[in-house]
Amino acid sequence: METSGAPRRLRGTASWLLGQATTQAHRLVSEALGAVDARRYHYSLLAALDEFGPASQADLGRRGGLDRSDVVATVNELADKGFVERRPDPGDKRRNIVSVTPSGTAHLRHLDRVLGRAQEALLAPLSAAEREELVRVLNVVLEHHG
Amino acid sequence: METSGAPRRLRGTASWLLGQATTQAHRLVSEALGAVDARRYHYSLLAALDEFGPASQADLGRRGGLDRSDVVATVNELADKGFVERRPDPGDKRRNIVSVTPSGTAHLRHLDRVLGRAQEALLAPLSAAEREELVRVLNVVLEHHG
DNA sequence: CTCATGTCAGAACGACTGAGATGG
DNA sequence: CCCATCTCAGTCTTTCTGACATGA
Repeated sequence: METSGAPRRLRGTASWLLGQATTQAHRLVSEALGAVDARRYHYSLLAALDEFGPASQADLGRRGGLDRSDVVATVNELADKGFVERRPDPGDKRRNIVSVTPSGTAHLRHLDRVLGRAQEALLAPLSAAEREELVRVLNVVLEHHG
Repeated sequence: METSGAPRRLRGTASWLLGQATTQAHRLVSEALGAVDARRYHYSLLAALDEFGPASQADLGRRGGLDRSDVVATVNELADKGFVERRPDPGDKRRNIVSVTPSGTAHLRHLDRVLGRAQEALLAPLSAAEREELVRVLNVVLEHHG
């Protein structure tokens, strides 16, 4: 990936830097999650379920930033593993209500640790203050475009 | 893309934030570049040529972080538009030497402005100090993984 | 009639792989 | 012989579109 010798124009361009950093991040995270047979979308959905409780698939997609057609596939995978349950909403027959199982909650906590190590690897050269600032600034940007 | 209501776990995870920010960045940049019939790879290669002078395709790829097979396609496109020239290296017959044309240099300057506006839109809510810090910190991360 | 939802098939895209031909 | 380069073809992954059926 040899970024050290990149042109000054690129090394000064936020969008390019974000893209490169994301490539590294995705590599690290996907490898870490792959080692426990999980993927990034799994974590997004489990995190949303854990924080907000049972929800329709459309709501899950909106909360986790997934397309609703990708929610279908991801819920399929999580349900196959017994981490979530999908059942019809009695009050709205279009909807499925997805809820996390105890096994799913345990899995989420495991993924927390796995992902935590990946973040550590990604941000290794940064101080705690720099990491917090990075997270804060990115949230500001996302809220502005949200 | 509704990021504002995302789970805390995601909003505190650098890799997720980087991915979301990159999605926004790529959307803004690709739209801006698309309006002048350019792509991100075009800018990477032109920037490398402008800064380091004529180079082999393999070198260009290393400098811009492109795969060698993507360099082939990108140089094809730039050559079709008259922004770069490709000719055999007299000293090493395996290589092509790619050089930027005057028209290519002018195009690069144009892309500088187009891309500058996209960065401005992307980072709109950040102060100048925050933008510089973001760029600095991302460079630190990339150099660590480079 | 309209909109939302869940589902599926497939497109679009970016990143990458493998192999072959040429040559250092 | 081994390695680097250029090129092409094609894979793999992620993300997104479009369409359809159902129902609010």
